[in-house]
Amino acid sequence: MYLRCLNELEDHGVRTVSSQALAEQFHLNAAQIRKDLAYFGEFGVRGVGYYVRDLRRHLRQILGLDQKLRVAIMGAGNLGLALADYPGFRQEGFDIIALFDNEPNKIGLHSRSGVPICDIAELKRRARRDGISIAVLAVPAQAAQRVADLVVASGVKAILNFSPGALQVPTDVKVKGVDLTVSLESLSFYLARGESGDT
Amino acid sequence: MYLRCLNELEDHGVRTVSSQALAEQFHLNAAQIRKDLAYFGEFGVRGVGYYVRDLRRHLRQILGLDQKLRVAIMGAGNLGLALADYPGFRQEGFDIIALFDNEPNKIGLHSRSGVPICDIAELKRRARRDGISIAVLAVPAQAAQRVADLVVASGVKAILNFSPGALQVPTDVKVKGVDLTVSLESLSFYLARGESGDT
DNA sequence: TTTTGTGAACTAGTTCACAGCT
DNA sequence: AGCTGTGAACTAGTTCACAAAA
Repeated sequence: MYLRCLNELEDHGVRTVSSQALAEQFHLNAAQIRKDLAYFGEFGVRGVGYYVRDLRRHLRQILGLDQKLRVAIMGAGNLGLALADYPGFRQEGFDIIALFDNEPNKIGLHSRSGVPICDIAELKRRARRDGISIAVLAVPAQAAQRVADLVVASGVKAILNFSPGALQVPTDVKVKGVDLTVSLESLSFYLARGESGDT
Repeated sequence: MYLRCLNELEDHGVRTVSSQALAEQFHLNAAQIRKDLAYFGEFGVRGVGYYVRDLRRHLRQILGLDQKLRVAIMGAGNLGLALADYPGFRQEGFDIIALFDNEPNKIGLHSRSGVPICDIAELKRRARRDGISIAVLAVPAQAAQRVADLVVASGVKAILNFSPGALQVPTDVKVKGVDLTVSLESLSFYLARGESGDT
């Protein structure tokens, strides 16, 4: 989140930013931000604040964004194709190398921006050859665990999962879930409360 | 999350579930789950656990899912169209009534599953007429704040925001952000640590 | 006997407040 | 003077452990 904010500040030509200013952006306490950043090193300058360019570089390195990560998207459906062309990923330095699907008449095609659709049977080979760091799961719910197993078997250690429900994976594989339904439901909850409450 | 799990249990014909069993599913402590559920009422039966069907009904009511909520998607790009046809939304009872865009040659078209693309100038009218509860923002980053302002002006009180960065909205409007880039970056962080660490 | 609901104990996270740099 | 970094104080969240219920 801080990185996102710093990107914007740098684009706007801002050279320096204080914890106070960041706190207002995020509706957080200034001490929180100083603790967060100080955890990784002393990036600030007393009396001045943080140099936007330097802090941005540090955060990118901490996040491992100093090297281009190769990403594969599983499932060339509506969502998979949309994610393959999502401009934000490339902008932040991620390299979407391929979509994988098992539907024969999709294989060989490309997304609008030119990401190739490959046979999921090719996954293991391509993972080894090209070095896939992250797999994005955009397949139907009922296929999710099966595809996750394939992804794990091909040696990928990080999964971004758009299917609902938890995946069963070994402990050395990290799964980050994005459950769109849960997101809408949390808004529904807010609205249901809101009729006669606060927060 | 619990609701998602209960849906699955009910589909599998499971009648009753204990906090212990749920805890294993979610890698949580059983007391945690009992506290969470007991906060809203005494749904469990001592010596038995929770009746899946009853608990599911209770949770749906707590989340406000006992009434169909109408959802509008702002931005008929790749992502917007994919979200409009996402099966999970309808499955949970959300009603995607329309996509809104400002590109003249898109207006009047429909998504694959038949959601109409309307002129964003129609938003206010349709919000009043049809009663839009939630707006999903799937527009380019630079347009996000502008579109959010339109959404707020049309009286919608809940926004699911797929653009990066924070939106400025009145305090009575709830924004839930889904930042795809941040999700990938958190996986990148895990991988960067993982080379020589744990967690 | 089994499993919930919950006060008490414990743990983690946040904010305060100020010494220490620039 | 201004702002960071951080121990101390405080607040929130989690887990334990057991009485009460089926």
